[in-house]
Amino acid sequence: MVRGKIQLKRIENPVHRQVTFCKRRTGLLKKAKELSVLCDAEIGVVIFSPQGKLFELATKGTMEGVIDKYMKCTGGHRGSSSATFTSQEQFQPPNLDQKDEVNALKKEVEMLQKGIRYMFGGGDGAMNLEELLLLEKHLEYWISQIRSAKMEIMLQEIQSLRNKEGVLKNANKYLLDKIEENNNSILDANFATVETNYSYIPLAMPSEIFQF
Amino acid sequence: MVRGKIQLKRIENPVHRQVTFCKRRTGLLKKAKELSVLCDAEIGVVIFSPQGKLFELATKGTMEGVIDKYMKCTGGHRGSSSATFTSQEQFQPPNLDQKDEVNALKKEVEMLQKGIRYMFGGGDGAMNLEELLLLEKHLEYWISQIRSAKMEIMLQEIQSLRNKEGVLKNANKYLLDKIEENNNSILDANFATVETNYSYIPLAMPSEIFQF
DNA sequence: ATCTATTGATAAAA
DNA sequence: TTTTTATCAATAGAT
Repeated sequence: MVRGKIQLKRIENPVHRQVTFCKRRTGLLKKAKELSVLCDAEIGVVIFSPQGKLFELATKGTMEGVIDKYMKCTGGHRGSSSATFTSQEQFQPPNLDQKDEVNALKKEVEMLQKGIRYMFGGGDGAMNLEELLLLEKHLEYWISQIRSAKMEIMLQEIQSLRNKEGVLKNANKYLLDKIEENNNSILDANFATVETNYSYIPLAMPSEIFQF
Repeated sequence: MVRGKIQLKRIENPVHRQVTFCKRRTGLLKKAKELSVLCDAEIGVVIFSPQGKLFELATKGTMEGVIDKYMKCTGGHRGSSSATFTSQEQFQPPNLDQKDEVNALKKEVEMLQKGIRYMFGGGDGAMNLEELLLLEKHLEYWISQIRSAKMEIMLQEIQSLRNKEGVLKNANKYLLDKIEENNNSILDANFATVETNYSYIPLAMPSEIFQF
């Protein structure tokens, strides 16, 4: 998208194609991650390079989970087994991304477990600075999630209360009209009675007014 | 990416979230398509909206094909849902264990996070306002504890560094004195030599100076 | 890998 | 939703 619009066709130069693949792959996975976080969506992305190397991303759980969910959504007509993948299934070199992922997840698990021990053990100072920083980051993320949920509930509550307010105002207006009406009747019937007496007001009010 | 940098967190306003979901979903699928065309890659994207609605894209064939290929690459174990894959498992990709490990760890992380929510909130994930407030309070307390620990560690670090600084300054002073002393000796022995020559300096220095 | 000039994507508003 | 607009983000080409 730079220095000359791109053409939406296969890049012929293999070097350019490889570089672009690398950059755009990163960008695509980033976008997927962002969409998932921003909009609370579960997303699975699978990318096969022309050489058959696999790149994947699964937000909110595993790719297996995404596939299962997908199957359920589409009616899960599997078992075709047709596939007939007799052709090239190149050798896949040790995937560094996966190694990194394993290590990152191991660290996260360890950190979480340590954090739990730390919290429930009253804090024995077993965590080092790096671990504490990481845990703090995670907790802040969790708190932000909780605040989002809280905020949404409160906004719904506010909306609900506003609706109720409107209904009550209408009911109120209705009652006032009735009182006015009744008073007038009383005045008509008895000029000497100026004082309002609410016990005389008929309370026939449409019940649906009180349905919230 | 507009009118104010976005924050990488769930969008609280449901209307904004829905609009953003729609736009970014379109954008993501477009990017995937572009990457596929430009770099000749096979890509599958599956998106579930928070309401569980499915959006998908498969370049170069069907999603079924992508899933089959994915299974082959990861040594997919059937069993999770349908599938009943019958074709020959001629070879196993070398990273089967790693894949399993990633999934196991991901699940463990999820479990731990759920556990923490459960422990603090006493809820089941679908938490009400009171539970969320309580959880928020707990997490804030936890964070404050962590920050205290972090601060203490940092203060200790600072103190340690100050001590080291003092020791180094002393060592420095000692060395300077030695140089001075040595130069004087040299000058005494040979008035013609004015130039300093550090190789002449005897480095007999109390070793405890370097004990931090 | 890193650096920029440009194009592309998109948040907010309508 | 879709369009418009004002900005921010992604990235092609060069280094």
